[in-house]
Amino acid sequence: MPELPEVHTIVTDLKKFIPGLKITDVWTDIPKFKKIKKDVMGKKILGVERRGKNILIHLSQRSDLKKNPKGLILGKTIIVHQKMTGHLLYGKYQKSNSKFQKWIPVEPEELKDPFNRFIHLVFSLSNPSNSSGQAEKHLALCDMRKFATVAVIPTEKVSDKFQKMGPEPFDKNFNFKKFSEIIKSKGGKIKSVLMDQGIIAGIGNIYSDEILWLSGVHPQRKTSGLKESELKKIYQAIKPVLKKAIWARGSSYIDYRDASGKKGRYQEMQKAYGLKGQKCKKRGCGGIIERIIVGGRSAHFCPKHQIL
DNA sequence: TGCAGTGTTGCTTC
DNA sequence: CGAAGCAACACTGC
Repeated sequence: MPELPEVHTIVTDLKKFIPGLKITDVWTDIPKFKKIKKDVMGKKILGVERRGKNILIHLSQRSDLKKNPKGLILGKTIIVHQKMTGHLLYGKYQKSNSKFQKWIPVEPEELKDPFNRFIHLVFSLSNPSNSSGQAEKHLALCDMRKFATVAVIPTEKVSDKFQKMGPEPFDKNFNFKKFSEIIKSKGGKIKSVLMDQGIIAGIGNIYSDEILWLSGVHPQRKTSGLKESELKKIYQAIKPVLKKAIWARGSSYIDYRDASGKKGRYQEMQKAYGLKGQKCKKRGCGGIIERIIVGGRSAHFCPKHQIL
């Protein structure tokens, strides 16, 4: 579900909503999330960031600082990876009256979308300046397949955690020289290499297909055999494809939803992914999009203008 | 009905 | 070393 454009959209939305709010409760029905509560209770949200496909939520220092006068006590960071079907949703929820105490969305209306049910983790957030404790909001992780991961680590360890992750496509230092250097450092098929988070951060199955369609490079081409001109075309396709997808607020080809539960629109603009059997959208091309398996993932390409 | 397929990643196996 | 297979899980579509 979430690749760089989708995660970017969620993070920019959350940046508007949650900094300054305090975590007043944590609920979950999945054992692997049970330990989160004690690390985050009472902490204030300082900011939200994206690294690759990860959402980083930075928290204040311990609220019981006075009880721990010794040593340096630093803040924590919640790291959310949505994997395939995770949604991170911000809104107002309430517990149902049923004995299962299911969480149900109150607002906004989009949270009632069927793809937004499967709620497995809920952070209760309240505004510290509002002493009534009312108008409480929630940050909910909804995930049909339960693949999503949530880790809480000391903020100072965040850079270690992403030590082995490749550069961000929009980083100033990500230029053609750097790109060709890291691509050539890894053997194998270009599609798999583009999707390797240790090479470049944030590109997944949809956008690797879209980038290669635009560059006119076959997904199974070996990186070692790519000409300089082809590498350049791939490099020059990455930012425009991701930028357009960010502009469209991500692809809801399947079930992606933004932080308010709304769909993106990039699926309407896709050129390759999911378009098997359809006429290639490249002007005057006339190819028919094929679907093959590359590195165990489905790859979509035009056999006429992406030649092996 | 049943099984292949789904945007991710990491671990195991060969 | 790399490549391939598979597991985590639940649902959709052919």
